[in-house]
Amino acid sequence: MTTDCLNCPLRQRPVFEPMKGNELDFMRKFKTGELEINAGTTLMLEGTNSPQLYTALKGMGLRYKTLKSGERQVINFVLPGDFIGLQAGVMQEMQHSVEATTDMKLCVFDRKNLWRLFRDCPERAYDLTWLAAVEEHLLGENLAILGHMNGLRRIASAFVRLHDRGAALGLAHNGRMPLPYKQQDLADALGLSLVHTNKTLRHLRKGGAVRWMNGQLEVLDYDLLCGIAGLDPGRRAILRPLI
Amino acid sequence: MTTDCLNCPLRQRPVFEPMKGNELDFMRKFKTGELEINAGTTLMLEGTNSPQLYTALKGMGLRYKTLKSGERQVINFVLPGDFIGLQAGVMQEMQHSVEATTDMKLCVFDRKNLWRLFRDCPERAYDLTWLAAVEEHLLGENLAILGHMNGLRRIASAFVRLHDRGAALGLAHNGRMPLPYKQQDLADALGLSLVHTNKTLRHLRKGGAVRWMNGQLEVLDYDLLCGIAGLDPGRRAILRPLI
DNA sequence: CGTTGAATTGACAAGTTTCAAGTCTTGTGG
DNA sequence: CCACAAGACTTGAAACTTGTCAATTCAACG
Repeated sequence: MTTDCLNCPLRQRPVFEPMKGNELDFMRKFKTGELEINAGTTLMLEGTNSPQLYTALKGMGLRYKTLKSGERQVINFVLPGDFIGLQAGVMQEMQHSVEATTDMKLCVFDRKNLWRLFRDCPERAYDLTWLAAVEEHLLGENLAILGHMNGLRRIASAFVRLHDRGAALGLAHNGRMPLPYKQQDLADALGLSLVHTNKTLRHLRKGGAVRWMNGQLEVLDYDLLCGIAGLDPGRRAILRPLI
Repeated sequence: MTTDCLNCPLRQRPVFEPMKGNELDFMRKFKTGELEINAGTTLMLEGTNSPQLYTALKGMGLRYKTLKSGERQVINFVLPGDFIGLQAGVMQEMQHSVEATTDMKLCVFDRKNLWRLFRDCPERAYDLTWLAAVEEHLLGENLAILGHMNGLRRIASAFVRLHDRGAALGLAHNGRMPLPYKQQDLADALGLSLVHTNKTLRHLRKGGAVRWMNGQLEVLDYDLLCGIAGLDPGRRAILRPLI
C-alpha cells in the first residue's frame, strides 16, 4: 500500500510551499504509484527518455553528466523532495543521468499525463515552472562557486548547503546528518581532483569546522564553516513547491 | 509602432519551436510593448523584483551574479530570443542581474499577466517550463565546462557555443559574428582571471583556430576549435520555444 | 586470508592567479 | 590639432593552487 498524498510527510515541511485544496486532489490522481530502488540503480540515463517522472521521497542520489573524456560532472545531489525528470518531460530527452546512491523510495508519475497537468491544473503547472526556476537558481550558485572559489571554500560551501537542505528536511540533528556519498562524488561535483578533495577534507577536519566520515556529516562549527564558505549564516532557504 | 508578433523575425528561425495558432493569438495580447535601452543599462537587479518580463529581440547582454567579495560570475550571455525575468516572475525575486552590453530592443510582458498565461494558455505555460528546462540544461553544461576543462578548452567551448547560437539566429556569416563583450566578461563567465584569459586568447589566435578582436568573433577553423573544446562538430542545437 | 574499493599520503608537474608595468584606442577639452 | 585621461588590452615574472603519479593503508566481504 502506498502512502496517500494527504499524509505525505514531506509536504508538511516548511520549506515546501503549501498546496491549495484542488492541487492536492489533482496530485492524488497524477501520482501513479511508488517505486523502491536499490543503491546503485540508474534511474534516468542521459540521452534517453523516460516514460516516468519522479519525486524523491526517501534516500539520496546524484544527477550527473558524463563527459566525452569519460569524466563525470555531478550536477547536484538528489535529496527527498526533489523532482526528477522534468527535462525528459518537456524536452526530448534527459541531458543528465540520475543515479541512486542509497536505496530510494520515489513517487511515480506518468509522463503522458504531464500535458493534462498543464491543461487541467494550472496551479501545478505554475509550481512546476517555479521548481525549474529554483533549479536554475541553484545551478547558478554552483556555477559561481566553481568559478570563484578555491577548493577549501568550495567544499565548505557544499557542506553548508547540504547541511541546510538536510536540516530543512528534518534529516539533520545537532549538525549531524547522513551524507552517504563518496569523496569522488564530492570531487566530481566541485570540479576538484579526488586527491585534492581528500587533502582539503583533512584540512577542514583539523580546523574543527566539519567532519565527514562513514557517510555522516558533522558540522562542528556552523559559523566558522559559513565564514570559510563566504556564506551568511543567517540566510534563509528559498521556499519552493513540492510536486 | 511596435512589431506585431505575426511578423516577428525571430519566430521564423528554425531553432525556435513553431507556435500553434492560438498561441500566437495569446502572445499578441500578452505582449504589452517594446523597450529600447542603451548599452550599460541594468535591466534587472539581483534581489529585486521586476513588474515586467522580457524577450530580447535585438542586441546582447549579460546575466550575472555579484558575489559578496565583489567579484562577478557571468551566468550566461543574453542573445536575441532569450527570455528574461522568469525567476522574478515565479519566485519572489531575481537571483541574478541582467545588463545590456549593447543597445537592446526587448519585447515587454506584464508580470501580473503571467498567471493568466498559465490559466488560459497551457500551451504557452508548457513552453515556459520547457524554456526553463533548456536553461537548466545550458547551466549544467557550463558547470561541466568549469568543473573539468582548463582555460584553453573553456574559452574554445565558449566560442563554439556562442558561434552556434549566433549562427542559429542568423548573426553569423562565414564564421564571423559580432561579439561585443569585454575580455573581462568572458573571464567572469569562465571563472578565469583576466590575465590568463588574455594569454589564452593569444594562444588560440596563434593556433589559427579563432580570433576575437574589436567585438568581432572570427571562427577560422571550426573543426579545430571543436577539437580543442572537446565538442562534436556535428551536434545539433536543441530546439526551444520562443516566448 | 586474498581481493576489492575507498580513503590517505608524499612528491612533483602543470595550470592559474597575482602583481606590476606598458601599450593601444578613444573621447574630451584646451 | 594636440595633450591628456580613462578604459581596455597586452605582457612578463613570481607565487600559489591544484592535478597527476605512485604507493600505502584501511575496511568489508567472500
